[in-house]
Amino acid sequence: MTKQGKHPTLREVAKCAEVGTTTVSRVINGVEYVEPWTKARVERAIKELGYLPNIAARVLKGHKTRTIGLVVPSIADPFFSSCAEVLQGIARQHGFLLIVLTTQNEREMEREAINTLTQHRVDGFVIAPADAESDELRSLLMRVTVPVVALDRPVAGAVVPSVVADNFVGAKHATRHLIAHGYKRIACLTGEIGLYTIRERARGYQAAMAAAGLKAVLSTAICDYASCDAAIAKMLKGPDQVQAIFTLKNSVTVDAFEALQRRSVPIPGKVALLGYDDFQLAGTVRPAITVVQQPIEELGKTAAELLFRHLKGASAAAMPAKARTRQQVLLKTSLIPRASCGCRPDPSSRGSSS
Amino acid sequence: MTKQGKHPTLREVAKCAEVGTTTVSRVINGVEYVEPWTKARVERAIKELGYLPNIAARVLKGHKTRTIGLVVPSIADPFFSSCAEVLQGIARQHGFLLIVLTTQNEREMEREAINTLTQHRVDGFVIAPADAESDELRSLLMRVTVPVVALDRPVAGAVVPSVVADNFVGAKHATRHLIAHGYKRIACLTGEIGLYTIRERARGYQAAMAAAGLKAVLSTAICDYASCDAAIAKMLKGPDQVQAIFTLKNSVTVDAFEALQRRSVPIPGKVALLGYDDFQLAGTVRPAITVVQQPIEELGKTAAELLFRHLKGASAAAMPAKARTRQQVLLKTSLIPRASCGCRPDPSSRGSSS
DNA sequence: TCCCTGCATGGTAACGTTTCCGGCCCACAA
DNA sequence: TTGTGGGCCGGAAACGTTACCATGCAGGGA
Repeated sequence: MTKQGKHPTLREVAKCAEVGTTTVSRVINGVEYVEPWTKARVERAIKELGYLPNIAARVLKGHKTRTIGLVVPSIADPFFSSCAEVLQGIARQHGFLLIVLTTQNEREMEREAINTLTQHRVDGFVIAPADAESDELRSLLMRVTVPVVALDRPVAGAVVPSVVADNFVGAKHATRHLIAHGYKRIACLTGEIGLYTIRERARGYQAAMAAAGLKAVLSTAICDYASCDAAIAKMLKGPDQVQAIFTLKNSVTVDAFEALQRRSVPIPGKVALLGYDDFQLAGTVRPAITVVQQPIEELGKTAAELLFRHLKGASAAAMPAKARTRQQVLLKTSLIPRASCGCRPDPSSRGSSS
Repeated sequence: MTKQGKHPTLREVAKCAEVGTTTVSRVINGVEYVEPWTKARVERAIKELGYLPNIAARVLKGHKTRTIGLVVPSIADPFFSSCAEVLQGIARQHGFLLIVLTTQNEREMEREAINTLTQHRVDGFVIAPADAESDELRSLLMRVTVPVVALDRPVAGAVVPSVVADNFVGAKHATRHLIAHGYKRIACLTGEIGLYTIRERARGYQAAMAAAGLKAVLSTAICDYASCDAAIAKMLKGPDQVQAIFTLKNSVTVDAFEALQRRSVPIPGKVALLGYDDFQLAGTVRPAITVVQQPIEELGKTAAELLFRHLKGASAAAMPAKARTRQQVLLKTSLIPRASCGCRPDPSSRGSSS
């Protein structure tokens, strides 16, 4: 119960147990060749002084931090916070610490995050790039000497392995689903079109429409409820009144749903709705909203496993950018048919992703 | 563009710039007394070698990590991930790194998390304790030598300052609101009754009921949809059929809403519903759900500010547990009246908390 | 002329750990 | 008796940075 402001050091433990520092180190790290009674003495001293090793010193000496990083746009976003939770768990069971950094999808913050991780000498990290096409990011990543895995969005040029959901196919299938319901005039409300995921989904939508010989109607200027409502208002009037709406992002789906409800537009009677990405109440709301579900857990898990595989593989030799396997993992999405697209409500699928 | 597996060191920069290590250090840390041209040479060398300081060495030398910790039950929980985002932002603008650790509300993981933070010698941390009453936690916290702030849940004995929402009053007001609507038989569905926040809310409910001379009906065995549905089924039959339901937790609110809808019970016609904690679609769903809203942003912000104030105050002298101010910040919650409690739907309040 | 002050710079000792290396002791074989 | 080898242990040199001190130099006042 000795107490002061400073932390006891290994040397103090050694003195207290009347052994050398080497022996204490051996006990801490569970190395062989130390007598049971010596070990007991050391352990008693450790307990007595409340000793906890100083990670900084260990890192400085050993060049291994047992720490990985995660760089995401936002930690408040349920998608990324779920990924973070998964990563955290896997890191923990490998005895690793996870450092999460956010970028708000800004280049500068992303650069800063990578620098921070490098300064902390993390053993590797997972990143959801703000912009897949950024040359700066690519060159930044090229000069990183630890394993990196891209999550949710690949890096152009594939300088790093990536684990992403198949946004293109997911959106294509979803659009086809609407087409199969007999809708002809299907509009698509996007989110930030600058984002890789949104662009891919838009491409999938366009591909499906083109394949069916239908005209694609893309509305890209949706940023909040007002703009979403305005876009929908426009789509509702005139002879080419829209029959179905495909939203590419959670918040847009919610806004569209709200707007349609407020305008008392029957869903799916008058206009059908299908959203990309499942969310908490999508199945509870009336009508329940049909969505494309992303394999969030699997994304996180796969990214983590990939990273740790590289971490183990590269344990001896430092890993030059060239040698990194250019692996691209593409994960399947699934369509959860509920009521809003015109399918009969299926009472068994009240599922939210949680 | 020189490239190899290892990181360049400050000494190598010094050699490259043909100056002493001290000078390089001074340039990096922006200290006075260095000629502009010398500084330029050093900066060129830094850029050329791609030098980034080794944090571990800096920490080892200086005893300051510029790192704070956050210990929460789960990072996937929107409440805590929002807190984390706020903390992250404030830490960043102080030039601090944030390390987030999760406990799943388990004692053992909590202990481990605190140890991890201590080993990393964080300058302070914020914690949402798994169990407010735990003696072990209290003693663990007593021997921590850095500032600590409790978030969302206080620590019994007030060994650390805490920032919590007023769960008791929030629940009391909510219950009164239901009473004011004329409901007599008001049931309360709790979540994990072991949690401080839930207990406080339950107390608030009971207090309001008692004050109105009404009988409190507490159902504490709700853990999933099935149990929630069963509880509601029971409340719906018999002569003492319940008139209003007060749910103390997000997931329970959603389950209750779902159950009532499935059973085609008119809300609020037959049974009114009021939930604790706002959530994304609470205002969009029909009927829109009346909820008690917690000041999430403010909780995080206040905790962060408190922590940094103590961090600055304790910069010189290490802070013994005794000297920590026993500050208790209690933040007000607010009731968002929507349709499910019997209030007329207010079209202006479609608000979700985001 | 000499000393003192103030700026600019460099050498070097820590910080707390791990790890290489070498030493001790004892049993056993020659 | 002496060599030998293996189990146990400790001294001390790193790891990369900061900060204390020393040094050198220029200019100004006595």
